[in-house]
Amino acid sequence: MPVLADPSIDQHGVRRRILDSTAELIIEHGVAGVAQRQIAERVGIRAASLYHHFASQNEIVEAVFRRGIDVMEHAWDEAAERTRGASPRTRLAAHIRAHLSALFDHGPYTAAHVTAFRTAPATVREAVVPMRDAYEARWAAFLGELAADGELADGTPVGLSRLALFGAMNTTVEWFDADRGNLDELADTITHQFWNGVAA
Amino acid sequence: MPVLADPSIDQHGVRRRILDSTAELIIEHGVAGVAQRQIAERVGIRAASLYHHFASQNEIVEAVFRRGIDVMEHAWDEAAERTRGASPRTRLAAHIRAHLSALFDHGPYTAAHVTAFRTAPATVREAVVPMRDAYEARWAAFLGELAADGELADGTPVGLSRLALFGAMNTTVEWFDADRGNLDELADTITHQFWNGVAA
DNA sequence: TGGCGCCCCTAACGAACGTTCGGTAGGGTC
DNA sequence: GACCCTACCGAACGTTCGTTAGGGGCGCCA
Repeated sequence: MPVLADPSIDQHGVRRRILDSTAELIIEHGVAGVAQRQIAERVGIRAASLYHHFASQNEIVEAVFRRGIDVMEHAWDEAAERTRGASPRTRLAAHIRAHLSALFDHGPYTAAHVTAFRTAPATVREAVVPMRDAYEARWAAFLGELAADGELADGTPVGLSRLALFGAMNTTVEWFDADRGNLDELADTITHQFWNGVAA
Repeated sequence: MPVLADPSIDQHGVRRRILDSTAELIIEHGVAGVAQRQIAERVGIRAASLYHHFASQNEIVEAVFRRGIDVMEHAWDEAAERTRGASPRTRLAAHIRAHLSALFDHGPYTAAHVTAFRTAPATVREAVVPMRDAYEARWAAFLGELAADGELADGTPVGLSRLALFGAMNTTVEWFDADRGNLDELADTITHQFWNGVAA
């Protein structure tokens, strides 16, 4: 098994560049549309050489998803720590901004995950789903806490509301251009819309 | 070119069943994950026979997307007619319900379109994009009209709000189970959240 | 009854796929 | 100088891909 035991041993950054290229290709063409020879070409090696770093193509895809979730969780933690003790609305805004940061500021991994996870092979999905659930559980706990504290309107279906918010945030990758748009503004808009709605 | 000149000439429904199966497979595996032999197997014919009904695989995919957009537009028209003269909030609710109806009540076409369009081959995307834009323009005009009438809060970024609403609606296909959940409730929740927000 | 068009078939094509294999250049260790 | 390990290579494997060529059965109309 020619897999590196410790991922940190990657002196030339090839393993990392394989993951980068794969994540970009997943965003463009979906999981099934990614070919090893394409990945290898972007990295500057041959397809056979991928097997020095990973045991199979599915393992590369799985590593991309794992990293994508990892990025989201780190962004969550950083936002939670930064806004500890702040108002509910401030904390919510920070977590929305953090999620968008994961999508646009920290590489293509999170975007690859949220856009392509659903169509990935079953084996890959099953291996990743516990990590996914853990991240969603943080959101569920946070919003549940807000509801318990009376910060949400009576009768708000917290589960559905959370999924609608996820939908609004995750589909930004389909149209938002991080190079031209303002990510702070985007986060503020989504936060305000989720919190107050659009009605006059 | 063994393509039927008139799509309505499809007495045995094979053409329609090809589109059905393709749309389902697109939802499951993405555009690049669909193989002609899988489509044919679901229909009960051989892969080569697909070429009696379509000139190429891309043409099948394009037809699926076109039908998906067609379904959305018909749902829009029906909702518009039914709520002509009603209150803004009632009309909005009807259009949201209609969009969800297109996603869940009228075959897999719209769901296939909204989940897979982005990763389709460029030639397919370019052929379909005018239809897409026309549908989005209806929403943009409707929401712009609401803003002009003072129904939306001052400073509401109509374009961004529309895209966030699209995201919330379209990602329901990833988690909502039409057989178990209540589509009316879902539509009400999304409408209320878009209009009023979740805050107490 | 003969022919014709619709609908589907079998067979096969070249290309691309993921993967495996044996090998080698270069650097570090004893 | 012998040995090993890392990182990569070219070549090839068997399979699956989209697509094409050619043919046959069946219903309809002359």
